[in-house]
Amino acid sequence: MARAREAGRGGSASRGRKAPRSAQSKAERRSTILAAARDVFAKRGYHQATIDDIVAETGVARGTFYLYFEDKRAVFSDLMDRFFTTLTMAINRIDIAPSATPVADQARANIRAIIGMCLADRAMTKILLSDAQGVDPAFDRKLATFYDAVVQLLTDSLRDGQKLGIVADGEPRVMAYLTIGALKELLYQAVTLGLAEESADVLTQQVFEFVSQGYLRVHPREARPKKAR
Amino acid sequence: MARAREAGRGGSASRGRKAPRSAQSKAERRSTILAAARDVFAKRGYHQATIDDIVAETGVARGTFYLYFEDKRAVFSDLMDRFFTTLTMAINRIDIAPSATPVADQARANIRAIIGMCLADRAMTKILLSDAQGVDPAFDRKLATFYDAVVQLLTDSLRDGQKLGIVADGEPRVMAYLTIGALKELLYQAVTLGLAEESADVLTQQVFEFVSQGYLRVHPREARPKKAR
DNA sequence: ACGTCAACTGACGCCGGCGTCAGTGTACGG
DNA sequence: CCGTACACTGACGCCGGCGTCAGTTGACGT
Repeated sequence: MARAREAGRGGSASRGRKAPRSAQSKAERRSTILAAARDVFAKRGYHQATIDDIVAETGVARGTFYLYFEDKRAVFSDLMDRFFTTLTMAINRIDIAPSATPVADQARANIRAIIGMCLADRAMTKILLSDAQGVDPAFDRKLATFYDAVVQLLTDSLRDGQKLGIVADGEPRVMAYLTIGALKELLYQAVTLGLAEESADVLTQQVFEFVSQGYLRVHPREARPKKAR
Repeated sequence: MARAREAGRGGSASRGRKAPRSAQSKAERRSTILAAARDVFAKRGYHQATIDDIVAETGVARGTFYLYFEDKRAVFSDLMDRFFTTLTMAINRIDIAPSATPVADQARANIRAIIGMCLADRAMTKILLSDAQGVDPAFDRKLATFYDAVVQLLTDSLRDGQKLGIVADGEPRVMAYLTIGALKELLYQAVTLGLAEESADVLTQQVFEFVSQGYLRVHPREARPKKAR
């Protein structure tokens, strides 16, 4: 229904017209709404946010919103999809060919890229990390799919690393959860506390050191290679 | 209003009465509702859950719910408060006196205790880790206070550890975030995937190894004591 | 000058979920 | 056996927020 409507308009493109009353094109207006929605979600949280909040922030009437989106769910989904894509593209699968850049540098680069993206779009990061869960069952599934993909990628990399002897023994999936959880929390705090974008390198270093060596030095001269016990 | 009502009833205690129609005392019924609410929240998530879901699960009428709780917010808050208390009590401040149990063992015991509590009450763990954020502004503050306390405790411990030379250099607060984030994610996955309670020891060990040594072994024979760069 | 049409508007009606309260059932005291 | 008090009930009315649609605007073609 709303779908048919949208399709109908979409087909006409710009048949002869020039400036559509306001200074914004169709696509631009859509972006404006998206940006406003993003800010509202970041400020109030998904569930507290209303369509009225979004249109007020955008500066358009209620009805206009529905010319561009099905409902609140749809804007949210659109925003998240874009962010998922951005993040996914920021990650480079690690190349274990002997000729490639050292694995450590590749890993660090990935950490750095993720942190960079998240600090560059604080609002989206906050939304992803604090509102994405529990929007509705359908979206929960989509979110889970995204996380699963990330976890799987990291798990595979860790397994590769174990074969090469550059990753410690242990369940790779568990390590993946630990790593991603650590990163998520750090990013959430960084974004919430409004850390400057310049601190990306510092954070990257801290994360890298954490996954490399941990921090507890309880048995300073313990045998290194195998499990502690 | 509802407050005055509750106070009025609360004052009378059990003046002469014996068995109140059903097999449950006032306090028991309250617990029954709490348990039902917990299950509903765990299954549907806070925002999807309705009062009707809760009373249906409990097996009482809608009105009865309001004899025991102000509203959905209130049950949720009650549940979380109890869980906060449980978790807080599970943690023992680390004793750095030379005569005390080795720090490593104390740390491991704390990790173990937290994991144990969370695996023992999967529903509450899931709720804490996936629904507690974004309930409403007031509750968000309460949650933040709890997390801040945990973070602060760990941060202080890490700072102590640095003085003793058993914790690596670096920003202790960042380490605290990384650690708590890692643990949160692991617990969430463990609880969601329905891991058996027996795996608590295995998980504890993995977490402990992670914070002790990380897992990346990229420079197998690098100088150990100081920062990598 | 006028008709047309896409873009936009916002008042309106609807509905899910909430909180209430007049009524019911029953155990106990007299 | 009746009166009272209390736990409990669930139909009801209300409301915030949603999605719609009849109407307005103004650029453009003719």
